[in-house]
Amino acid sequence: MVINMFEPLSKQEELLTKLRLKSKVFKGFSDTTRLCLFEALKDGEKTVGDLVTLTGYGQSAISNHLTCLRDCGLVTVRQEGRNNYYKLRDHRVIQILDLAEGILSDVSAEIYKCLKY
Amino acid sequence: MVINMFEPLSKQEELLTKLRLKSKVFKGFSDTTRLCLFEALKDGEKTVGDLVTLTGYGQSAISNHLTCLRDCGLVTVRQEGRNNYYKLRDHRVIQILDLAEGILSDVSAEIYKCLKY
DNA sequence: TCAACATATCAGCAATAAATAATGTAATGA
DNA sequence: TCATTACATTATTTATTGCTGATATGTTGA
Repeated sequence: MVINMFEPLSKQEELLTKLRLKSKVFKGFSDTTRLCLFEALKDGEKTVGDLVTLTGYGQSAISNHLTCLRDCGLVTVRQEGRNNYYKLRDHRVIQILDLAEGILSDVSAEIYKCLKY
Repeated sequence: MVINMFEPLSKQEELLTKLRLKSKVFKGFSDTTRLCLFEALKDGEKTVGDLVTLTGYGQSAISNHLTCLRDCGLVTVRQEGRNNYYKLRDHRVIQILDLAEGILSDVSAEIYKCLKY
């Protein structure tokens, strides 16, 4: 679909666009490696190198995931010399993670049986 | 990796397993069609047929998404005759959706103010 | 018991995403 | 200025995901 920015969107299209953006936010949370990054960032900002060491993934993978998280609006970056320091955007990120954890502990047995993913 | 439930996992594996499950929870939120279903379910339980009509997707697609959401622990089902009534598991689902919406609106405000490009 | 209805499941295909390896870029310091 | 360090980006391959269409299951009422 091509979106013409100079024409008003129909209510339908507007809603869909909003849901598409929202799904992007959640895609940030929907990968094990990225959740790993959240864990590492919970106690403060870290450089890409730090995160590579902590997670054991390749530099390229981590960099790509961090770009993803930035695009999703879940982390922010600060450059200092040749280091890039990443940190969680704000407390809502933690809140979302905690809520999911709560749901998970209620239903972990059910999810454990799911072989779909 | 095959997980043997009768042997203790190493701390590492245990953490990874937990993150994998957590990512499943978020996968439930990370698709436009499923977000659409959440919207539809916000005002109470609905049958599969209702949701097919409301969203305009095929019966098969909706059924699969609902199964996914159930596996993710985000909705529950109740059978009554030949109808299956789906509803949101609990208020945490709404809370998560609202938090994401908050982040989204902050980010788009930032992007709006950003004069870099 | 049999038709119909509501829903679930499966097969196949197209689109998307993630990992690795290779290359590009920008900052620092000798 | 040149080598090094710290990242980002790109290309490629492989794995996942989502949709459609077809088929299967299970419930109800004639």
